[in-house]
Amino acid sequence: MSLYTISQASAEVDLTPYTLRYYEKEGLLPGVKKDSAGRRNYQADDIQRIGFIKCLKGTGMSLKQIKEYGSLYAQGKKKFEERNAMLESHKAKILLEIKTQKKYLKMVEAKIQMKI
Amino acid sequence: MSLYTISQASAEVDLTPYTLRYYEKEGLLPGVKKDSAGRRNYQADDIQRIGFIKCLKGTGMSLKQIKEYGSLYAQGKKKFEERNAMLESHKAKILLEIKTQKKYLKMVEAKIQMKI
DNA sequence: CCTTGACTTAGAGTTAGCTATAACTGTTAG
DNA sequence: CTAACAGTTATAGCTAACTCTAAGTCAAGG
Repeated sequence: MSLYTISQASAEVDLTPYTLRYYEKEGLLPGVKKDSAGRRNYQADDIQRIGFIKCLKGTGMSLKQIKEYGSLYAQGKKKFEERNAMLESHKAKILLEIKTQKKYLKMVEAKIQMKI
Repeated sequence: MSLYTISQASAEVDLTPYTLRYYEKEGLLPGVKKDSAGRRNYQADDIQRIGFIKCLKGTGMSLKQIKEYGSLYAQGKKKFEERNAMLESHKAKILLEIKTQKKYLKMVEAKIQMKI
């Protein structure tokens, strides 16, 4: 039942234990279980959640917004619309970002090509 | 000859005057001309340089590294190899980043598709 | 001449996101 | 039994990249 200690979770998701505790303190990981000695026990769905947090963060969403998304998620079906709108607008942002990165890639390639 | 005041340059490159002065102070913009009253006059090539700085920064290069690149650039042909290596490795980084963004995009799309 | 406004400088303050420290506690190997 | 170890909390410190403030300068319009 107790799947991961903090150091195992840390290794699994490639974030330091500091960061995991920090995320929890910031409200991004509500409901992480603790054992009788007060030590964190990460479950499979915590790991999954962290994976999605990394996805959102890696695409430029702030921790504050991720927390907001999480709280909408916690409120279930009644907040589905709002939550989905958030994801849709984030998706648009990612698409734009990819486009920008491609433009910048071309600029760097051009600079390399110059050979000066 | 005096092409842009700081506020005109600011509008042109979409960075605040604060940021332009900060970049200069940090050594990213050496040789910006000043008029008799000590006010900055940005030339066309300063604007171009800022454009490339934005490109490097927008693809995740730190100001410190950008400054380093700039100083290699200033040393001309003898540092060409080093400078180009920097750009090549940065290019690889951008390619990887685009790949990651695409992966994350898929994750977000999948989450949207779930409709839960 | 006087005010206005855009500029100057040095340096302080802010924000995000960690990262580390100190002091402590419970588990385990010898 | 005890020493080492892996965890805990609260809180302080750090870095990057701005962002702003204060006090002052200068050129131009009325």
